[in-house]
Amino acid sequence: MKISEKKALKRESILQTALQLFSTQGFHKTTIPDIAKALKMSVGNLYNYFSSKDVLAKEIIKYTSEALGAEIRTINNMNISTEEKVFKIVEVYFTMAKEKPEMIEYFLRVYLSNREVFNDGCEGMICVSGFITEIMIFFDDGVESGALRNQDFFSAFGLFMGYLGGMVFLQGEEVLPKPIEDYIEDISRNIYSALKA
Amino acid sequence: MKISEKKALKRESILQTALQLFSTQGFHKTTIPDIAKALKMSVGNLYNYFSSKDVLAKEIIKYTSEALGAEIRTINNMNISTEEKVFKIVEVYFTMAKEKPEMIEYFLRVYLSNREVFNDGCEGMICVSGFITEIMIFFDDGVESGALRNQDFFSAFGLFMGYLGGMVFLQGEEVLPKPIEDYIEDISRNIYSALKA
Amino acid sequence: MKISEKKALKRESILQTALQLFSTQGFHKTTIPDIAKALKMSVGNLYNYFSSKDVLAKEIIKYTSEALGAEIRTINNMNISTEEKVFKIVEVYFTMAKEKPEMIEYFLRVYLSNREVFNDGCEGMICVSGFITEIMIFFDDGVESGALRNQDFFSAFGLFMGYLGGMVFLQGEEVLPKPIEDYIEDISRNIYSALKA
Amino acid sequence: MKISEKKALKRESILQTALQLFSTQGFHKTTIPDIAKALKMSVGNLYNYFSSKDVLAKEIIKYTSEALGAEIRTINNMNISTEEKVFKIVEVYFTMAKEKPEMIEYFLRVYLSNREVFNDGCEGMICVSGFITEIMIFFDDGVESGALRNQDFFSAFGLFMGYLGGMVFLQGEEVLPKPIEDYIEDISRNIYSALKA
DNA sequence: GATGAATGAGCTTTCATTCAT
DNA sequence: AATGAATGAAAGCTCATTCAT
Repeated sequence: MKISEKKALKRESILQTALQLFSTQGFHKTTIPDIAKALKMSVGNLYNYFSSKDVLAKEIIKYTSEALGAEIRTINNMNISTEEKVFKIVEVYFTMAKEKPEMIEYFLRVYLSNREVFNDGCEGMICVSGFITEIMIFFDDGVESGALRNQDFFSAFGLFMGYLGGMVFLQGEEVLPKPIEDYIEDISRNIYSALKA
Repeated sequence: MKISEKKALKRESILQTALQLFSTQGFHKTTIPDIAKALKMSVGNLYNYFSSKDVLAKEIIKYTSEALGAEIRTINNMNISTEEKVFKIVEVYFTMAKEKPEMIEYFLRVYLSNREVFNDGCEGMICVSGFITEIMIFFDDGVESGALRNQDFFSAFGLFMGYLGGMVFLQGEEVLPKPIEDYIEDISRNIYSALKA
Repeated sequence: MKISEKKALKRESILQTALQLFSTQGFHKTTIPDIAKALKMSVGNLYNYFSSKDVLAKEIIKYTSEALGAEIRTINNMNISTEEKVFKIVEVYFTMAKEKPEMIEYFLRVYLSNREVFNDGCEGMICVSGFITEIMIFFDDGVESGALRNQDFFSAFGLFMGYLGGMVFLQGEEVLPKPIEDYIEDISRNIYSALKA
Repeated sequence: MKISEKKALKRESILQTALQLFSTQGFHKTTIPDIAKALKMSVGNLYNYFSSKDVLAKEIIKYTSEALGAEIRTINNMNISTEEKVFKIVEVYFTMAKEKPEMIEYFLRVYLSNREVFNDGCEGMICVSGFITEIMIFFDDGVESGALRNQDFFSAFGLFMGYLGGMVFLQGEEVLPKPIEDYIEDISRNIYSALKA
């Protein structure tokens, strides 16, 4: 393995560990020494990979947004109806919330609420464009195929992002009476009803 | 004016100033000296009113939840159709987001994402029950009247809270192409379509 | 009752309450508001009686020293042997340690260890002269009667003060296997053996 | 020199400097910045060695107790009479009080009177067991050899600890008419008289 | 005399970041 | 590349004391 490959691997392991810690403990409650200790590396060396805590946070949101976007892209490329796509998107989102909650928690608990961190370098949601782009493709395809009513994209995007994020938040607060995957049916139906032509 | 009244007034002015600062700068970036300075009072005296920064944050969420709940309550008591109520709720929410954005921003940027602060004392969303209760009443009334489809309450609540919150977030990120009040029509329609029987 | 009498009574109640609190919680851990609250009076008014926390601490040590001295004086005036006097002094000391521990604890936990507080105004143990004087009388009488060996007074005083104080400290640490009053016999015997001619 | 050795040395220099300052100024009047400044190190770095001011205080009492215990141990191991051992213990104690007064002052002014600090982690005098153990060995040996009267150990321990501590306190108050070492003869005689069979 | 809100300096502790090794 | 000791500014919070009422 080449040195640059080793470095890339380590870089990714830092991203994942930091993602984990930021999601569970919050951005400000997670210290750089915390992350270094979890990785069994030194703080000094961690700074060889990311030049500051803020930079690390921004790289994580890009990484996470790409990963989520990739999941939606797979669905967009399927040869199924728009209604089925809605179902699949909700399904993939809630499955992820269940099995790898750190990504979605990062959106909710880190990205959403530390504007001062992401302001410089992530203006206009550029750091989450990986995710937005795929929702946009889904929506445009749906409109073009006649399945979805044409409306301002952000009306639709806010519905997806807000509704799904909200449900994951409620899950995190442990107020949902049922496991989150039991809501897939209801919620994809609600979303489709809201958007259909 | 009695002393206890003056104290109550001062207490409320602290709540409002802290709400303002927490919303705009974030909870961790706002310091107690910041709040004291904005109020032109001493740090020590602030602690005569709220025994810790965390306690202050919890009192603010209760205060805010009550205020939002009161707005919805007014709508719930109106003699109008469920569809009109949805419209009014969205309208009141977005109007507030425009004119007093700090309350809704507080939900998004402080309450949503500092679980470690609200965990102790606000378990199970008890501190926002003022708001939840009214949404619950709206939903139950709608179902009873036959206008809304009966489903798990949290499927409906997540839609309201997430969708509206999400839109306010997008507004805060300055990505919305139109002023937020121009979305009232679309979004209330989407919500009603999602929930109607 | 005259006003000045009422003031004197209140003054004494402050002394006693502060003595209690300083003894149990320590000087620095006891705040002026703590004392005021225990007395159900205002902090401002407390300052009408004692001009500072340090002054209060010094008045307490004088008060306590007088009270302890008075107990020894009674014994000094008894028509009994020096050996019996030793026994009675130990007895009175340990009884007090059991029933009103705050006075002796004050010596140990406040006076002994806050030199910076007592330095100014209590130099040369002047604030505990009420107690020292009586021990000195006991010792001089004992020497004069031929019962005690003549030696430097402080060799004898250190024995009384240190030994008895040490035992009360051990009681406070809960390391004594027996109740403190069960040590009266042994310890008065030890002291008398040490001092007798 | 290895890094771990350097760290151990620095750790010890912190212990000694803090011991010095706590003894002379008192625990509560000595601040962490005071200690750091005396050591010409930063406050933050001090916390790399001791996790809190209280922990530091507890480590000092253990350290001091070991040092004092070691002195007594040497005497216990000597092939001399019990009476001579008493003399030597008093001598060593007063010499230390003269030349390194901070250790004994720490017992008197810090350990004795800040129960709230030592309560958690030093229960039952466990942090001073280094010293107590040696006094216990001295006493048991003395009883076994027939030189000392058998009595409750704490009656004897209180005599040593209280009497010697008391004399050092009087020295600190500058009330002793003679230098403390001039009391060695008298006081060792008093102690031996008190304890002998 | 009595109240208690108000002050603000000062405390302990934290943590992003640097840099000699 | 890797280490982790070191820095120091800044945080949350406390409390003796004052003073307008």
